Amino acid sequence: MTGRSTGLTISDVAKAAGVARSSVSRAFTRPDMLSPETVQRIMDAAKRLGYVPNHTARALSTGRHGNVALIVPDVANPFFPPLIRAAQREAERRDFCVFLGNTDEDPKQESKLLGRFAGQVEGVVLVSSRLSDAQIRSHVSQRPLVLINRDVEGIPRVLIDSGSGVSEAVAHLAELGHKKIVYVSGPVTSWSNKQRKAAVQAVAARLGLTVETVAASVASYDAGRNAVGRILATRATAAVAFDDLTAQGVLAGLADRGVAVPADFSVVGCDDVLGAATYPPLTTVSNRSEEAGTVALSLLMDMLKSRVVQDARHVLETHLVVRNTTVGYKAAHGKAEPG
Amino acid sequence: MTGRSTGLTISDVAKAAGVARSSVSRAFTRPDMLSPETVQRIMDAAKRLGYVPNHTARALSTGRHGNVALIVPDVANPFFPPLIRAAQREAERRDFCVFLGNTDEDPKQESKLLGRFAGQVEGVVLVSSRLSDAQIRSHVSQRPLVLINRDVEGIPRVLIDSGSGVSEAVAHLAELGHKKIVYVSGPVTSWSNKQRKAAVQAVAARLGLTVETVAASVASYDAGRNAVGRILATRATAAVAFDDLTAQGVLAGLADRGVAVPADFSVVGCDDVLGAATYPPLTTVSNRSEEAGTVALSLLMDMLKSRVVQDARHVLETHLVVRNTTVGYKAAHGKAEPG
DNA sequence: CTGTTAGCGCATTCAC
DNA sequence: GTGAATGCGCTAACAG
Repeated sequence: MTGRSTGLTISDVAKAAGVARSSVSRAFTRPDMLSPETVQRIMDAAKRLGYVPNHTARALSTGRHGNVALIVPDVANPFFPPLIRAAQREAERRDFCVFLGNTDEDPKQESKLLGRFAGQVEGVVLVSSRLSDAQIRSHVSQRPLVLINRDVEGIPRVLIDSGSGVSEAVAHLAELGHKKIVYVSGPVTSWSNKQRKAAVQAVAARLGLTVETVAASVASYDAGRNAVGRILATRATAAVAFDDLTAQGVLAGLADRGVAVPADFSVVGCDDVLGAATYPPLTTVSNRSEEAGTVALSLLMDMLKSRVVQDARHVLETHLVVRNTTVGYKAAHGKAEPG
Repeated sequence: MTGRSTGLTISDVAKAAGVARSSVSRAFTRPDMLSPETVQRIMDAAKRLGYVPNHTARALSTGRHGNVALIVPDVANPFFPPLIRAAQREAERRDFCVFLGNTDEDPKQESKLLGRFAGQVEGVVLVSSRLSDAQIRSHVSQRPLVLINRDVEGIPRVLIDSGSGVSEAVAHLAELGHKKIVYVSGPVTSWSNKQRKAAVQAVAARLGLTVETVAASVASYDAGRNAVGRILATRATAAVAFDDLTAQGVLAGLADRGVAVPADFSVVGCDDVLGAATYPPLTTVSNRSEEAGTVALSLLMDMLKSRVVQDARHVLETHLVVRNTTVGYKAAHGKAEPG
């Protein structure tokens, strides 16, 4: 015995429209198999009664539920909402629903969600996964999976190459006369963090800059603010932060200590989620999160349709967005500031 | 014909364990109805075969799928993510999954989503719904529903009373010597907007302030920025904005025109989503969005459990958070600034 | 084109 | 305690 409340079913519509139940079903799934008038009559009746197909029943019968899961580390991190919305839209466009999962940056929670969603979704998009490669691989064997900002061979992935933008940032800093900079790192399990750190170090080495790393561990305003003491202790004159939130915290910490930005110290963020809203407006690296969401979802949809896993690796380049936390830097030594 | 892949069913287990299908079902749902040995034998067989209950089938049969829907106007609006996360956590805690819907502030989209979720969720939480009371009521007849920031009699709702905080804001402005202020309004279909506007007008009237309304129509940085021309045209000396985003835009527009804040003009936002990150740090009204999310979800869960719709009306008070966009105002006329 | 008939996998009455 | 039968709402052959 079931517990449905209003349960308006296909039968109600069939009766109201004076047709067989199967015709109602067809009207909703394969209208082309019916005469236009019949479809019309059925749809009218359906609308009049307020009938709407039951997805669960349909799923049981077809094995396809039209749901996908989108799992992110932290909904409240401004980097993700645009991505989520874009993914949502793309899903919507193809008439899919999305389950949203929030892992709070916790791998255990991520696994738990993956399990919890199993059997209810046809595929999943994992954003900035904190799982190990092996764990991710084991899930792939279960159902179609697309990764965002995680580079695992053989698994379709879309990568926002913040490395390109970060490289530009370091070059920009060198240009301004900085000799020693610090990279304020984010979550250690984050692929993006590894990528950014590597880019900073590579370019710094090439340009003859010294770089030290200061850990903020989590990506947040507070973490950035708390890192300022350690940043200043390095005697560096500029910081590239893991992301804008962290950079904003750094800005605040610097202000607390009376360090002028950009006159005495330069700061660059990453992801451009704050727009020009910080003070001073933050020099940062552009993000492509919306596109990442859209692309990841289409990739997933294509997989669901074609039933074939291709080793797609979609890379989205980023660039430096120069605002006001870098350009006014007055180099104490070395070449004069340009401009 | 179905399309299940691994499709191990209850029958397979039954055969392997030498029992009836119903016993297998019971072993998983009501073990107490079976003898311990039988349960053991069934569980062993199940594990050996790798059987795992089919969520969809179970849902169809019981009408309970352990899913709820959370529908918001705009995931990317910083007001919502904390609420979403809180709701998510509360759901998780009770072993429920959440479908996230984004309406883009569009009532039609909202209706569509509501339909799209039909049969997949046991209940829904509608945040800042843009639907008419009648439409909302019609959905209530379908399935358990809880409203956030929407006051419809008879429907369980949790209301963030920004009115209380906004009232404090206006009083604060009066105290500073302002004589004429403007309310920069948000979406007309927004309950919160109506509430805030009413609060501004009521308190202003009581305190003898003149208030004009300038429409920003959508809640965004750009809308706020674009409204500045009209705001200044009113000759008012302070603005209370629908929300922080709008206020931030106003701040930017003011800066563009060289109007000093708070010296020449005071600004107060609403919802406190930007923290102290604006420049100057924004005076605003606190939000209780996380609690709203948590409370709404527990309310919904309780309804699902008890099967009874109570006319709950949970109100969360807010307060003024004074930062730096108001206090330095130098009243040209009237009493001197306090402090 | 449309109606009839079976299931999809499981929970749940009823008998035993 | 356990098995046999029925149905959740819908889709998909199979006829006509």
